[in-house]
Amino acid sequence: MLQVSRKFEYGLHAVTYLATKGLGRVVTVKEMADEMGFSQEFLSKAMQSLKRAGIAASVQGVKGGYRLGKAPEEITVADIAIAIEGEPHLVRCGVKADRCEIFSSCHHRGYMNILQHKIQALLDETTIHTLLKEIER
Amino acid sequence: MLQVSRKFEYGLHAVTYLATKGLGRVVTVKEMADEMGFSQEFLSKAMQSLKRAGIAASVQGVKGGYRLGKAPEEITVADIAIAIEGEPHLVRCGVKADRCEIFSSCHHRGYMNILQHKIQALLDETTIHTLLKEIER
DNA sequence: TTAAATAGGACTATTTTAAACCTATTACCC
DNA sequence: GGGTAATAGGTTTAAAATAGTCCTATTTAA
Repeated sequence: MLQVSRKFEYGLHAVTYLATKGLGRVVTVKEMADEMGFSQEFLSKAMQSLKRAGIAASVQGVKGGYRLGKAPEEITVADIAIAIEGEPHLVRCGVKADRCEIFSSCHHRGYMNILQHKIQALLDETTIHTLLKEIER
Repeated sequence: MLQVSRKFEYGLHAVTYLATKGLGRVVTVKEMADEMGFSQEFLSKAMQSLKRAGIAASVQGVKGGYRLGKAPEEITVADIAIAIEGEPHLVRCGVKADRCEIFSSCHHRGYMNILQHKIQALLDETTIHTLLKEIER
């Protein structure tokens, strides 16, 4: 419970990599995967998700690769999480047709939703910029 | 990512059930499972976890069942989560021998740990008592 | 002594996550 | 133009986690 996925971890590492070692150039998935010891194919999926969300930008073809699509100040951890994992749902209730047996009488949905928004707010208050500053120290 | 398990949901429902409809008596798993439409066997596992944590108390034998093991003011959502899911680990790093390829040079562990503690604090600040008060409104 | 309950180990099924595979497309460079 | 190194993305497979079932033992009221 309450654990982030590896894909998210890969994505977060990739973003900080681009923000520190990818300045003024594009970086290949191969370079990042080698450097960080990740699966190249799998990291590639994460990069594609980040690209679709505008967090990364890509250049195709030989000499291609990725760079950040926004300034580190404008990318939050929440952005990365949503890009890779989709909108968060702490509980299943109410997602599409998924309502449990006691949906109508359920007492917790309200609380769980508030909780989810608070967690989301935590992820939202850290940008890559502030994350990197903390690391420097 | 970041979704609670059904076992936790079952457990939370069971605890609020005991706190509202289980006053001055013991409640069987069968009653709760029927009332809430859950699997009796599975809810039973959750109750056993809650019992081991002291959140619920049990009476064995015919006429047996469960009641709360503490006052609703003394049970937090975090207590229930830990009883059922064990200690939370937002990331896998450092749990037992599980260190990823870049453990020694990893930049995020510190941040993720802080994040985890903040989430934990959110779960810790809601007791069953306050949860029920919110529901009443 | 029977029956209704919890206790808990072992197993199975389902779902999710992680990873690999494969083909297409893009664009640099010779 | 052809070869090659890269992203793009769909499909499939493998592994792990979750959810649920099954079975047996123990407890205790009647």
